[in-house]
Amino acid sequence: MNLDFTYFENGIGRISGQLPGMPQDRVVLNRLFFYVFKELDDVYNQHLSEFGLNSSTFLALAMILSSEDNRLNPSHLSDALIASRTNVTRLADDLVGSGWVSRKPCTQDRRRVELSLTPSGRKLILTVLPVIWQRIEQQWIDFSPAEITEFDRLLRKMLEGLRRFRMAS
Amino acid sequence: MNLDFTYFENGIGRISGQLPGMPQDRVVLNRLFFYVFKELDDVYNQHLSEFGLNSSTFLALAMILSSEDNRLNPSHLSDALIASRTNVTRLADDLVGSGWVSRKPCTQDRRRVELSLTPSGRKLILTVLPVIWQRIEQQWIDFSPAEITEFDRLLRKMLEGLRRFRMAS
DNA sequence: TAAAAATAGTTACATTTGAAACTATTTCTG
DNA sequence: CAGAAATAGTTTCAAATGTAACTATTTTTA
Repeated sequence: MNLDFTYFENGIGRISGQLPGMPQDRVVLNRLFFYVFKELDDVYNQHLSEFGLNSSTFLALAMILSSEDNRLNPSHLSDALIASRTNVTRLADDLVGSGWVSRKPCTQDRRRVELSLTPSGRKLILTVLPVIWQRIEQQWIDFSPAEITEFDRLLRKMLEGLRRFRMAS
Repeated sequence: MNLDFTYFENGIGRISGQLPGMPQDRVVLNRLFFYVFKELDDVYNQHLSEFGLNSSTFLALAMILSSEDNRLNPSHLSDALIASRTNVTRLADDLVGSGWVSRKPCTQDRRRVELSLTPSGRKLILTVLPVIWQRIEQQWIDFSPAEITEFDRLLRKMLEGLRRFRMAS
């Protein structure tokens, strides 16, 4: 996959020359965001495939690990992963099939299901997490703590703007 | 789709309490990026659906508009959209089917195809662009010019880090 | 408390996208 | 210049994900 942002920038520059009123810096920003996301997603999946995982399965295992008492409902997982419940059902099928997660009915609320890490799933995620963390440190190595903080602030501000905007429309 | 980032942050906080060595701020940053992207993508598609478009078809029309002489090859479009050539073939099928784009063989290089806007496609994209631009201005209205510039710089720096990283691994 | 509404999970179906294989054409190279 | 390699586009197949409909439960409400 070719990720040369100049294709887009050149095009947008030509349009801006023809049509008035383009907020060019913000148009570029939105599109740049898309490019960076693609790259981030690719790099993550590349790393995780070494362990037979992908973004979804990795994060699911990590979220179950982080749960109280090693138990998590599919619905909660759906919220944490920003994935549909449909997809989490399938994800759980896969994780159970791989022997990393067990699925048991919940006794308190019989509509619910409880997902738990098996010993093998726990071992896997405890092996993978430090490796991924090390790579994330590498990824951000050129950023100062102040830049990290500022980036975080800007992303949250962008998120708020988008949410307020979505409500408005 | 529930986009409450606290589900993730709480989980990551609990893991950080249990396991040493997590670069928590950068882990949160990567995930936050994912959340913001989802929201951005949703909002865009919501806006574009009013015109019978989506991110891909909109950007394809805009890129053809921006081209020299109203002609663009599918391969170029593939680069600009960060989409596979497979997907651009399909995209072109749709755009031609909707009457917005014409597809003609290229006389210079007979392997190639030339995509051009039809009058109706040109009219559509010229109608949609100002509306989208206005909404992008709304989206970023709380950001100062300095914040826009800094955000752009940080995104490009992040992209470089990811690319260098991908090469290394 | 009985009916209505909400919630959890699953299933069936559809949409979006990419990888690999294939054809046609052009460019490179020995 | 003839064969090999590269390039452009398409087709086939597969992977990932979402919507809507459905069942089973629990919670709300009149």
